[in-house]
Parts: sequence; structure tokens; C-alpha cells
Amino acid sequence: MSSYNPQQLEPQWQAKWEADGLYRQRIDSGKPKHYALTMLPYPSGDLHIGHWYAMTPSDARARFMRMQGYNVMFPMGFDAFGLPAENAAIKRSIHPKTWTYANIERMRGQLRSMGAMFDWEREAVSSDPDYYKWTQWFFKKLIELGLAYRKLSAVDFCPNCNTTLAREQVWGEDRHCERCGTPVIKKDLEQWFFKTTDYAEELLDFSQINWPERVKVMQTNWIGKSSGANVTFTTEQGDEMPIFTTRPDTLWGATFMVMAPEHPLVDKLTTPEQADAVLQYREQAQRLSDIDREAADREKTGVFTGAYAINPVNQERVPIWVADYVLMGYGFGAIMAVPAHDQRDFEFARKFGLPIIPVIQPESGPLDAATMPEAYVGPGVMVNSGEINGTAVSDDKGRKNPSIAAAIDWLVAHNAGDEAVNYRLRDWLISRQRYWGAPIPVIYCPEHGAVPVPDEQLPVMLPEDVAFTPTGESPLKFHEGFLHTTCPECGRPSLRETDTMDTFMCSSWYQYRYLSPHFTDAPFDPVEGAYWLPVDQYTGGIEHATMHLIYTRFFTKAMRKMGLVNFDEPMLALHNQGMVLGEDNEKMSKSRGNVVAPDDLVQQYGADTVRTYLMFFTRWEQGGPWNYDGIKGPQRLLQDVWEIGQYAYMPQQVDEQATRNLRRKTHQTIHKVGQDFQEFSFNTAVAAIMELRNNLNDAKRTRSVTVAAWNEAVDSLLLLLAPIAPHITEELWAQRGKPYSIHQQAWPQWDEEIAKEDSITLVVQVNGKVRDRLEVPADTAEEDMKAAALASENVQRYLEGKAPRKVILVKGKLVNIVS
RNA sequence: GGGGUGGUGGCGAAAUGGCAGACGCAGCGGACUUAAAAUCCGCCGGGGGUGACUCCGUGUGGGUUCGAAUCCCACCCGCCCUACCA
Repeated sequence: MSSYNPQQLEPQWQAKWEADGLYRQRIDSGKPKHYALTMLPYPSGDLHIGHWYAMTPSDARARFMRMQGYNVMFPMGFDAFGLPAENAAIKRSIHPKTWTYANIERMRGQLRSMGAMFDWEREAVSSDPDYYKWTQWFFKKLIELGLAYRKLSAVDFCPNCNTTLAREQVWGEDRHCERCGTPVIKKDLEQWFFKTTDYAEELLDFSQINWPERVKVMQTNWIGKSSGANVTFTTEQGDEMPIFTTRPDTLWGATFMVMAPEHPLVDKLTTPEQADAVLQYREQAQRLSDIDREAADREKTGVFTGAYAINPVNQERVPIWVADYVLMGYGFGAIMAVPAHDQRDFEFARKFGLPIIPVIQPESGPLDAATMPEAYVGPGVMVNSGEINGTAVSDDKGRKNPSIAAAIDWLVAHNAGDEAVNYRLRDWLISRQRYWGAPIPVIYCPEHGAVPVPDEQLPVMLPEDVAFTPTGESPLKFHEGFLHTTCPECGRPSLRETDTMDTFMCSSWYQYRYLSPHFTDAPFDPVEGAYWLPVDQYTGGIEHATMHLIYTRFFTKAMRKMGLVNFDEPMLALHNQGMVLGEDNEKMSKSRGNVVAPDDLVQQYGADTVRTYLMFFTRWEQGGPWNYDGIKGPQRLLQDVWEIGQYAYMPQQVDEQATRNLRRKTHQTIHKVGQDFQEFSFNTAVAAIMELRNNLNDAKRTRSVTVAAWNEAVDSLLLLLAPIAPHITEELWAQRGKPYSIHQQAWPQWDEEIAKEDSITLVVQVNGKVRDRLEVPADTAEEDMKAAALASENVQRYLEGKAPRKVILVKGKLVNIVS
């Protein structure tokens, strides 16, 4: 018997699998397909234990599906554009390309040590010209479809990274940059946007996907649909001033209006007397950092413009104010203010002495505008509101609320407004003022404006001979050769766009590129697409709930419009894993010194043990702190499996009962582990395998089971463990003379008859408390079970001679006697 | 402030209406050993009892139920998302 030496055995099998193309994933129309996908890594330099935690269970499940008879695709690649590469270039004078590709090479090796079933022929790297050519092609398609546009807008800008950020990349209460933590500032720039808002409504429909509730809730909140009405106010100067409100029923209580400081009408409306004050306020608002501006508990500020608008429902003259609690980016950047029934408006009105008119009367009686301490937002009945007086007000939103329905009907009938919905979701800002990204394929001609680069000139190559400045300003801006070109339409000297695309653009469609990473006629080979798409099972971290996972859904809907796909959703099912923390229960980081390095662990324990431990130590979706002692459990498991697998079993004295017990356990375990894999319950699957191991250890000691029962148990053990620990199981499978490869075997069948218990422990309760336990044959009739329970000495004692009022029997489990 | 999610032995966790703590780590006792490691056997939520047993126990307080870690209500604590969104 040889000793278990994973450091030697694992690389050998990896090499053989690679040489045999065991994991080549090819179209096979004779089998059902399963596209399993794990989120692709950024090539940061080293494979982190977090990558292992995300990828090994995904791999194990993909392997399980393969054993279940599916033709499984499980690809891998790199999200290779992005800021860290550029920061490394600035800091250490390494070219981003050199840095990135060296990291990729290193990580490929580390990924191989994991023993996953990745098909490396399908590897895609988003920074390869072969790849970003199609990223650029998609950009052009989006322009053609009217889903991309250029706009001057105030955008979030990180002064440290020297680039704009998408709204989703601005984090925290202090609104800092996702990458470097610097508080962002607002900057007016010409930027490219994708019209994600076109699909706001469809993105709210999750009916075709089996995704975690959590993610659906987060996306729903992020999209932020609210329904109400658009109402057009008219200023005394004659300008139309549309507003959006969720409470059109309170229109009769609107006593003033508020515009965002950036609102385009501010200059026009402000009277000469108020001009100084308004100008000053606006400058102050602009200078104010977002931290201060967005603090919700901050006291309201604002200034009167001197202008008035007419409330269309009652022709009342209402003053127009400017205040920074109204945001330009939502709705129309202007609101009607109803201080009686909106807390923000109430605070503003109180501060500036503006009138308050209640239009909803609560059940407790009329509100007193002069003394009410806060806005009233509850139910009641409409008052002071002309024709809709007397309508009931409920807590419901939208038309379900009778008062809102009545108000909308009134607005439509009087041509003063329309029912409307509004979304919090904004269009996706994709321009980045950085070098290491896919260049935006646009040329600016003095005559023709923004002209997309013709297809035959794609990709617009990222020049490599660039000089980095410590400011982080994009070197593309200073690269003469890149910058100067001619207009594709008229040949006139023109300038290239120097911005690159947000890397989320690259990762929005990578699952398609994996199908055929070298295909030259289209983003992916339609033959491959017809077979493999869409993704059946996606796995990854919850942190992408509102970014990547919304973008890729948007992208797929846009691709449907392009005629590239005929389905609506990119990933049918999603499962989120948690995070591995350091032993100190903190997020792993170099500065904390709590980083667990997978390479060291593989060196010490072997990949199989690391894989098994990662799947065993906690519920996958939960995550938790790493524990160096805990890994001993899986280590012992594999050591035992090694010994069991090599043991030349000979029974000493065959015991029929022991044989039946082992067979029962074997079949129960097959059933349990299969179910657990199905449900991503990997920790309990490993636990079940450990139990079978315990039974096999007993059998090995007592030598009382038949050779057939022993072999059945051992072979099953190896097959069940194969997806989790692929190397050791392959080795033992071979040593036992079984056909290569264990990873091409079918999942073992379980037999319900064999798995069935022949006796059960009947728990006997009196009034819900356990008073006895009886071993009875599993096929005992219900009446006999009840009788046996009642006959129990302890039960009689607790019944104290009284007749039972009721006897409840739970089949196969318990009898509860109620006295 | 709003939304979500979680709270179970010394620790990681099982159990989603029916024996709380499967499986594992650590610990304790024993075997083997000159010794240690490894391995093997046993114990392992708390209190009481020589014992058969018994009482208490799943963040706190109520409720529903024959029966609640599990369902409902309120509260406390942790984590995540979001935040003047009209």
C-alpha cells in the first residue's frame, strides 16, 4: 500500500487530463446541455482563497451535472482591462499589458493546480484585440439601435483616478471612488451613455429567471419604479414647468415649487432682485461636496427666485424656489411642494415661512396648519381639493389609492397632466478617461461630428508605445499617432475619441465570447450559441447584484434587438456564494496580515483537501472565517479514503445484518449527496460522505460484510467524492482497476428498497414532552404503534390514570398523547 | 430613515412544524509508545440524581399549535444594500 502523496499525484493527473482533452467541451446533440458559469476573475496577480471558494464548488457542481448525464460547459477567462494595471504602470513603470499578461500567466498555473474542469480552449481574455474588437463592435451596434448616445452632463469624477465613474462605482455615505476611496467630485463632460433606462420595465420582470430573492430585491430597489403623474405647471413668464409626483392627489395642497440649482430654467426665471442671491446659492451648492449635500438630516437650504408659477388644478399663484434637496438627475429636476403631506417640503416651508394647506384629513379630525409638528402622510379623506373632495385616501401607492386614481382622472380630463411612471435607474455612463480599456471606436470630424469607426477598421488598437504621467491622465490624449486620423466619411483630418470603455462593458458579454473565443465573423459562433445558450447556472458574489448583473441583463436584451439571440435573459439560474474571511473574522487584506494563500495550502495539504475543506466548513452562500485547525477534518477524510480505497478487503465472518446496514447506508448516502449537490448544500454533502467513511472504517475493522457490499460502498464513496476531490478519486479508481476516467462515469443509482430503514425509533410524547423511545419495525401498522406507545410504562406514569384525549401519530416518527 | 438578511454547545455548523446540536474542529479520559506526533477506543450544552431518570436550554418578550430553533407580532444585537428619488 502506497502512502497518500497529493503533491505528486495531483499534477500527474492534471497533466493526463490535459493531454487527453478530458475536459474539452464539444457540442453533442445527443445529450442535454448544461452551461455552468462562474464569474471571471480580474488578473490581479495571485489567485486568492476567495477565488478558490467561489470556483471549486462551482466546478464540483459542474462535474456533478456531467455525471448526471449532461454535456457540461464550464469555461474560464480573464476580465483583463482595468485600473490596477495602470496604477501599477504609474507606480512601478511596468507597462499595463506586461503586468496584466504576466499575471494572467501566473493565474492560469494557479487555476490549473485547482484541478477544475475548465476547458482552456475556450478561454477568453477581454484585453485581447480579438476580444475587444467585438466589444467595440457592440458599442457601434448600440449606437445604430439608438441605445447609445453622447451627452454633456455633470458626472461623478474621481480626482485621484482621473476618470469618471458610473453611479454604481460611487460608494458609501461619503460618496467615494470604488477603487481608491477618494471622495468623488462633479464634473461637466461630454460622455457616452447606454440607454439602460429603455429596459427599466423589462428589467423588473424576473419571471424567467431563478435568481436569489435578495438579488431580485436589490435590483428592484435599484431600478426604483414609482408611479404617479406628470403635471405641467406654467410659469408667469409662460414657460412650461413639468414635474413628476407620486401624490397627484395632493396637488391642491401645493403651495410652492422647488427647482434643482442646476435646472435650466433657473437663470431665465430669476428676477433681477433675486439674481445675486440665486447665483450665490447655486455656486455654493456646486462647491458643496456631495458628502454635505446628501446628508439627509441636514437642515434645508434654499432661495426664492422671485418668480411664480400657476398651479393648474386651482390656478393658484405659487412661488418658485431653488433648493439643493431637489436633484437634477431625477424626474424633471423640479417638484411641486406640498408641505402638509411631505416631510421634506414641510421642513422647508417651516424654515422659510411658506404656507401650509392640508388636503388630507385624517380620521382624528382636521389638521391645523399652524400647529402640526410634521407632515401628515397617512390615510384619510380629501379636503380643500375641489372636485375630488371626499375621496378616500389609503396607504396604497399609485392607482390602487382611490384619491390618486381620482386625481389622475381629473388631470387627464382637464388636460393638465398624465399618469406616469418614473425610475430611479439612470442610463449607464461608460466613458472612462483611462488608457487600459477598450478604446471607444469613434472619430470626431469637424464636419460630420461623431463618426463611428467603420467595421473593417476594427479593432481600434490600443497603442502600446505610450508614456504614463503621475497624474493618471490618459496617455492616449498625448499620443499623436493615435489621436490624429481622418474622417471615415470625408477624409478630413479628425481626432479620435481618447476615452475607453467601462470594463463592465467587457464583462457584460463574456459568456458569449467563451463559446468561440477565436471566431472572426461575429462576437460568437451562432452554431455554438444555438446549442449552449443561455447560461443555465451562474455563480458569483452578491456584490455584483446591481452592477454587472444588471448590465449583462441589459446587454442580452440589446443583443436580442440586434438579432443575435432569441431569449430574454442571459443566466437562467444564479447562486451567490459568501466570502471567506480571515481567521480574525475580518475581511482578508494584506494590511491586516490575515490573508490565506491557496498556493501554500496546496503545497501543504494538496488541492483535494483544500477543495473539500472549502466546501465543508460553512454553508456556501454564507461564508465565514477561515480556520487552520478545521482543515484537519477533510484531511483525515481523504487519508481514510486513501486507505479504504487501497484496502484488500476480505471478510472474516459475514454478518447479514451488518451487510444490510452498510448497503443501506451506501444507498442513503448516494441519495443524500445527489440531493445536496442539486441544492448547493455542499457542506452537508461532505458530511454525508464522512458518515459513509465512518461506516466503512467500522466495516474494515469488523470485517463482517460481504465483499460485494464492501465494493459497492467503496466505489460509491469514490464516485460521490469525485466532483469534490477529483484527483484522489481518479487515482484510487484507477488502482481499483476501474475504467478511465472516474469523471466520465455516471452518478451511481440509489435503490429505495435498499435505502429503506427496517426499524424506526418511535418517539413517544405525552403532551408534547418526550417520555419514551420505542424501536419498532418500520412496517408496523399505525394502530399498533399507538397501542405500543400507550402501553409504555413511562407513558402510563405521566397519564396518571387519565384516558388520553387525543393521540397524534406522525408516520414513521412520533406519537404524541394528549391528556 | 427605508429594504434585506442573520442570531443554535468552547468553535464551524446540522435540523424549515415532530428526538435540538448530524458532520467536523478543539477539549477531556484511556490504549499504543522510552517519549512525542500520528493512529485507535470512549466522553463531550447546563443543572440535579448512586441510578432508571428528571428539570432547564436555539438573542429577549408575547402569540398560534397536540407539538415551535422553524410560523406570526413586538423588541434587542450583528452584517449587507440603499438613502432628500418628489
